[in-house]
Amino acid sequence: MKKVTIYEVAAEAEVSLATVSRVINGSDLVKESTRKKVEEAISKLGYKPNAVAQSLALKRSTTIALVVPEASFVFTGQIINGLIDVAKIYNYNIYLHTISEGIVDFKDVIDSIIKTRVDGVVIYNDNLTGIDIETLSEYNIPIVFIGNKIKANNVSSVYIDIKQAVNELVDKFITEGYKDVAILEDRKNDYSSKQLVAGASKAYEKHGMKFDNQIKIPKAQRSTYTFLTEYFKTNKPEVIIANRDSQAIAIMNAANEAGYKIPEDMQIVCIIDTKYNKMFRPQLSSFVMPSYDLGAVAMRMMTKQLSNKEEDQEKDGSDKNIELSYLFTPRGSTKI
Amino acid sequence: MKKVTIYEVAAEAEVSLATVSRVINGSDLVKESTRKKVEEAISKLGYKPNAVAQSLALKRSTTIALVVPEASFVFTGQIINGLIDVAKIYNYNIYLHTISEGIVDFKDVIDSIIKTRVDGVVIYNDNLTGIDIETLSEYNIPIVFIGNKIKANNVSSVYIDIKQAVNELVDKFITEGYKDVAILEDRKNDYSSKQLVAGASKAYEKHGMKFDNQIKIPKAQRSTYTFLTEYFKTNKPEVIIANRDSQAIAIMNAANEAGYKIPEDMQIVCIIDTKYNKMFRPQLSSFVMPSYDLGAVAMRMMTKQLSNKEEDQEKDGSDKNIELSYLFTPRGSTKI
DNA sequence: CTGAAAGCGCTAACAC
DNA sequence: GTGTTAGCGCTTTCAG
Repeated sequence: MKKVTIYEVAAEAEVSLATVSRVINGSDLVKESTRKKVEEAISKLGYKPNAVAQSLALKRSTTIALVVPEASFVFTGQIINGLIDVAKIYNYNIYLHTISEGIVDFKDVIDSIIKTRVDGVVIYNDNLTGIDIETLSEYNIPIVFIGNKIKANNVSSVYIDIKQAVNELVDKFITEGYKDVAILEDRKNDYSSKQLVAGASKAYEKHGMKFDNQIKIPKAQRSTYTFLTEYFKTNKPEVIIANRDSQAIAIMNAANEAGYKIPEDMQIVCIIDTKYNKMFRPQLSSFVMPSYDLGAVAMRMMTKQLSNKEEDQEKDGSDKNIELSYLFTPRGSTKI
Repeated sequence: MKKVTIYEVAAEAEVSLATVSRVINGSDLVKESTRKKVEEAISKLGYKPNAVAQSLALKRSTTIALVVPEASFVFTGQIINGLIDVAKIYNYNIYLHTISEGIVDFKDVIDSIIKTRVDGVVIYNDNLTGIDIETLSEYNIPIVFIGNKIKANNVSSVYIDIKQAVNELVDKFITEGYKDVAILEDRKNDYSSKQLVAGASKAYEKHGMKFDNQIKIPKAQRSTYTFLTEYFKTNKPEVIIANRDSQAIAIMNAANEAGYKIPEDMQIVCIIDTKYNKMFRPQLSSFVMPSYDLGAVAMRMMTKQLSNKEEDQEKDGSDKNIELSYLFTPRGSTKI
């Protein structure tokens, strides 16, 4: 099937290309009869407007860039699903970029983003520093950041207040008498890790204590499980909080092997779980995190920002940062 | 930062835009001194070529569409990673499309693909019928299909011979005396499911028997686990093969509750596993599937097809279908 | 080696 | 209502 242009359609329908353009774009100042003619020509020729030419003429691409970390966590997949679902509604196309690590890499991504002239960019990344965002932000392109509250020009964000979540959780543990809470570091999710510690600290402070029990995994250590096996020989916190379920499960396995019973001897909680959690015994107490919504809301904010831009420049400032709520779900791995 | 065009660079460097274009594209017929001038102007102005305009002028977008199923399996994430990694090398950008189910949806995706004038499309989907591919194929755009051997014009494929894998496996089980092998249906991966059964059938035939033991999960049943709990009350196959590890784990849990010991009373194998498999006891015997490579090789084939197209049209036919190899890895859930 | 100019496919005033 | 025409930003002959 040869690529057919607007000219050929115009010829076939015996009208000018302007009229064809009007029909494509649903302009209402076209006589019904000619509209019909054009539509017939379009379907006869199997014409599909060239989005590239449209973008160039309109200086608008109906395209956004989505930047996610390379690691294929289920959580990320969920975000992508949510984002794409609403992107479809608004007929936006998605350029997918992944960023592994190191500033050099992100520089390249920015390069591609700018060159492709996307209308906006949505970023989900736990390890990006503020400086990187600024580099992108200089190009004056709408940005929606997922997972982290950001205050910067033309940057909005959708996030979950993990710090608050952990704060409430730890508060509850302390109140119930479990004062020896530890937090397992998540080396792949730096920002989250820090939030967990911050939340715990706040809860400890409230009770007049100081939190100082983050379990750090040495850089050289490849396996969390191996490390914990050693760790448990000399340590036995009452409660351990992990970021992802895979880590929590590593804790559970290592604890089992150390002869600790869950939740009798040791309680475990994770922040983000996956379907695999359902398969473990005991099932992990965890938070229900709206990962899909994170993506969906981000895209909604993006389209809103994009349409605002056209209409008027009123920086209303409202809805710049949306917080999504979580829900603690107690299961078999805790006593609370 | 305002968007700067090639004209401004030309003005700044006091040359014509043609020369700037030559510099950008690394043409060698530019005097060294003027090249320097232009490059300085480019970096001074922070100029980044507009890929949209380039695409239009070149009738080539250096962009491919990647179509994957909506379900966020880790396996899919891995494929995406592999594909993007090699896409980066060749400076290709990726449009990501997901397809949930139903022909209507895929029609929309095709629409977007054609409109965006991508250079090629890579598809990974287990439920797509041959007819759908043909619809796309009519547009005469290079296609690489992942996960399934395809014979069609300008369609290449990368795949793993799952049928053969299961065939060998079942053959081995039968040879070792385990003749009661069952296969759990994977409702979300239709094609794979069929391959498993085909492979098993072949092995049974070889031993002069007929395979007739696919465990079908009723449509109404939401949870495989629940179904199996019931199933095990009246059934006890010696071996069960599942497609994904999550299913195999469901089997394991249901079997445990039915009082069956793994692998003593019942052996379990899965085809595709994830990192979660490492966390279960016993660990599942499984195949090592090169998911990352599936994506990487697909993209390599794509770039090759794309460059061939330019140079010469010799349909060499070689490498149209690449088979990747697997490796059976026995672990705690089997006796072989 | 470099510049002028046509053209990629489409949109959007501006005429008629 | 519909056609004409000037771009959108870049590549690429074709001259010089």
